[in-house]
Amino acid sequence: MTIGKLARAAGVGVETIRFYERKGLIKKPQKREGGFRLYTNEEAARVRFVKRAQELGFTLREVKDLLELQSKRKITGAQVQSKAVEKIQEIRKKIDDLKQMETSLLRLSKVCGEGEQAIRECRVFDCFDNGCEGGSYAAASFH
Amino acid sequence: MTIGKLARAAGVGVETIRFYERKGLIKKPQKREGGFRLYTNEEAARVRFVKRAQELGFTLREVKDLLELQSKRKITGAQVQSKAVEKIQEIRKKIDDLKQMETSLLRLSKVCGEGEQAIRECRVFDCFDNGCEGGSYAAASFH
DNA sequence: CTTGACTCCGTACTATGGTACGGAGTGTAA
DNA sequence: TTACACTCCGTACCATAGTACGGAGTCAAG
Repeated sequence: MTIGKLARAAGVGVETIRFYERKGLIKKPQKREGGFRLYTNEEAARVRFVKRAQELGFTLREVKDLLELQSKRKITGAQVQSKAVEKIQEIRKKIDDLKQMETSLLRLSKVCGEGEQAIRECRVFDCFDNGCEGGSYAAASFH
Repeated sequence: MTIGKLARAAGVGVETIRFYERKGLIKKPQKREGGFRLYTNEEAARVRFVKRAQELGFTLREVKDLLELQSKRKITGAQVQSKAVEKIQEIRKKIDDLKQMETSLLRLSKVCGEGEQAIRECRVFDCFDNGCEGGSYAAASFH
């Protein structure tokens, strides 16, 4: 298939395919006489993988590493696994942080719902800093 | 305090402070005769908040919105609350997305840990595509 | 009153992940 | 054969989030 069809098959733009080629995320394809790039379904899967991995929080550089692990037949499962475990750790930390933030925002939301005077006693950023603890409002008040 | 001290207090570079000012994340400070910016601890907390929120996956644009909740005096508690609830929704979606990622990565990690055979029968990118389900390896094998 | 650290400002540059442009050549269908 | 879509290539451009630079002025200690 030509570059346009690959792009549609993978749900990206034509320019993105050429960009990935420049970045080494997909290898240079064979070309027919006219100079047009020719791809197989293999490449479509590869491009879809890149998009998916990106959604999962990998940078293109990391995706490249991941794909290179695979193309070197030397690869061990342990190598891929350790990369994956690394990312899982990062993701869990992000989840924990977001849960903390959610808690803070819930507290803010609750306080703000309590009436007009409550908001005058709460700075948004204190709600992240110290969790909007009871006594801190008065001290932190800026009005 | 001057810009350098603020920067150190917040754990960022001096240029970052000026950048935040240009972006409207911190307001233009008063300056003394020489033209030097002067800040209070208030601003230090604000900058630390920006960094914290960023770590939690908010863009500078979003952080700005969050801070604006607070700086509008005429705002009612209900208005702040609805913004907060909006952010909570976003945070929950982020958490869900991250959990999805975690699941996919765990699956990848598990398969890759199953030994040298497994990896030879698994293309990294299939592990994201279809979750490395049993029968698909053979079909997807590329060696 | 000089030295050295600090700050001013605008502009330019970095990296990431693309997107757009423009003039040329190619492929295909009526 | 002509029309139109598609592709080629290099280069320029976009947003995000800063970082670096350089010549000037300012501040505080000795």
